Amino acid sequence: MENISNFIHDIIDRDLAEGFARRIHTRFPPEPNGYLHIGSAKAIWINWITARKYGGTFNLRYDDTNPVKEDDEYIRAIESDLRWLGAVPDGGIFFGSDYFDKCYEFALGLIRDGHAYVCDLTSEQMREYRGTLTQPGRESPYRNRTAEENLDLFQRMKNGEFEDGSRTLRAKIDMTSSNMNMRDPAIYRILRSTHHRQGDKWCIYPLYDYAHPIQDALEGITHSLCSIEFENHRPLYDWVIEKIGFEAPPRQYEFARLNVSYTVLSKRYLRYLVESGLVDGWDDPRMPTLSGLRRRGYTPSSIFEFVRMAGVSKTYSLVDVGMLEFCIRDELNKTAQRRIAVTDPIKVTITNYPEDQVEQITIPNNPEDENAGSRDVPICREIYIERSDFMADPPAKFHRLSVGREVRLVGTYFIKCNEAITDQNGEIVELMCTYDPDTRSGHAPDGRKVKGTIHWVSARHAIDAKLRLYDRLFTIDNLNDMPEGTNFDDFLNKDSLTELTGCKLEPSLANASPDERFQFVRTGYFYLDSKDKQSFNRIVPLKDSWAKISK
RNA sequence: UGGGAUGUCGCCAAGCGGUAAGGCACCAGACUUUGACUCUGGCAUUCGCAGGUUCGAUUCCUGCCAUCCCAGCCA
Repeated sequence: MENISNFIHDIIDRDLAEGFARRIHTRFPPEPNGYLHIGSAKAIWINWITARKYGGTFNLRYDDTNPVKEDDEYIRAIESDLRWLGAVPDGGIFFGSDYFDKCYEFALGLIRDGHAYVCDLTSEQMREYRGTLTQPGRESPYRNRTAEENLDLFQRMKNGEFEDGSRTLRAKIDMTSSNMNMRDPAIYRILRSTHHRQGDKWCIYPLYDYAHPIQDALEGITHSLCSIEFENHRPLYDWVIEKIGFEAPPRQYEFARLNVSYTVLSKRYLRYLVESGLVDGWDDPRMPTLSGLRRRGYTPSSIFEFVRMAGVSKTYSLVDVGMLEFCIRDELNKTAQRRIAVTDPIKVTITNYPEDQVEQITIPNNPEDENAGSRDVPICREIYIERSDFMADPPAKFHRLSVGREVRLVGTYFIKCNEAITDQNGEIVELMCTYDPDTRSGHAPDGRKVKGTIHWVSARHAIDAKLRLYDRLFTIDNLNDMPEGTNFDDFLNKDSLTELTGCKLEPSLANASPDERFQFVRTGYFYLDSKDKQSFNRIVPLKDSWAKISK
């Protein structure tokens, strides 16, 4: 976790050496217009770990300068997700909108200094005047108003004397710049919309390019680490900082955003999934949101580990979901207690096992960790095993149960199958087996070996439960590859959720508390859903090398 | 088409003039009371392409090519 990327080290070490910064102060500035997702986790991690690693400070700041998109629901969700991740904003929690007064004052200063002017062009006209990628823009006819006139007009904008969209305050930079962002960008607009925090106090709102550097500077941010699409905005960021004249200017650095295969991370699509009812909500376990991953059973540490492992660079990248899955398996293998669950039960009668006998088998909770202790699991004459652990016509490398074959029940006895009972359709309904009473320890005194070990649960003691299996929601590797004219829905996997009912679980699971994670032996890692206490969500399956062999 | 950025193994990613780290995935084998885990071995004579400089270039230069970002009064 502490081993952060060279990309970050290079930047910070150089800035420290140069004397640009003596302390490190970073921030995570989400716009409260949606829930945080695994891509956000990268931005959080980078800013948080940088501050932490260098003994600096980390802020959370809601970038709430656009009242029409933002909502308090998202603020609460973001805060709870951040708390869950454990990225503590030790520098404080701020709102960009709390700086509106300052932004306004600074704008007045910019106008006085001749760096900004009120423009009466409509948005369509402004677009025409802006030029194109290859052609320079033309100067607005309002560009050379006097400071006095601009001051008067801007104050009247603020006072609500003009219609929405009728005027803007623009930075006076260079209409011929090859960087479109520098062609006199609008920095204030007129917009009558109730702000979630400021109410109706304002009818003019600062735009991102103007507000963000001010927010950073005011908070004493030294390193404004953001994603790469803002690279083109850096000259403007620096322009604002310079023209306002902050003493300790922050520096912006960009890194590539995180993309994960088979995963949609665009808020637009995520919102669509929620609003169309295709998923249960932002925290549906199929969602790549932090709350979805949390409900699925992912741990904060596995998410941060994934982000760290994926690395930080400026290269466009599409990280394989397999890496995320590796991270959670790797962690849970060490920490999750083992339990037995039979997902597709078939009954086995152990014909030589005394009818009224019940034994308690002591099974370690985690063979990887002896401190995890053990538990007693009952066994009796009738048990359930996994239907797929028996084959009437076993192929060459299959070494589980079949008529005439012997296997071990995990934790205890060897059993041998003598007969498979079928119904009139030829379906196998029950297996008749015998056990070897001398193999209770899991080993045979005569030294004979079995090739397979299968999981089981006592039929008289088992509890019923529902298992939810999640598959990838999207069938397309990369949404960016969605062919022109095709529909997002076409790539939606309608069968991404499978609910298995009638699963038989070992009795100790009756006492499982919500939020506990288990490894169901030979099956996968599961998480007891706190929203539906009868269901276990499968976080991720165990690796299945048999699948490879048999195919 | 102007500007900016990026191109190293199937996927991430180190390297920054001295002869290609690591992880995921994959393959082979060992081990195994989870066909999991663990362990061992394998996996880029080559760094987008083409030239050039140099004793020597993934690293420097030149020219191409590809991909991404920018023409919101969104962030």
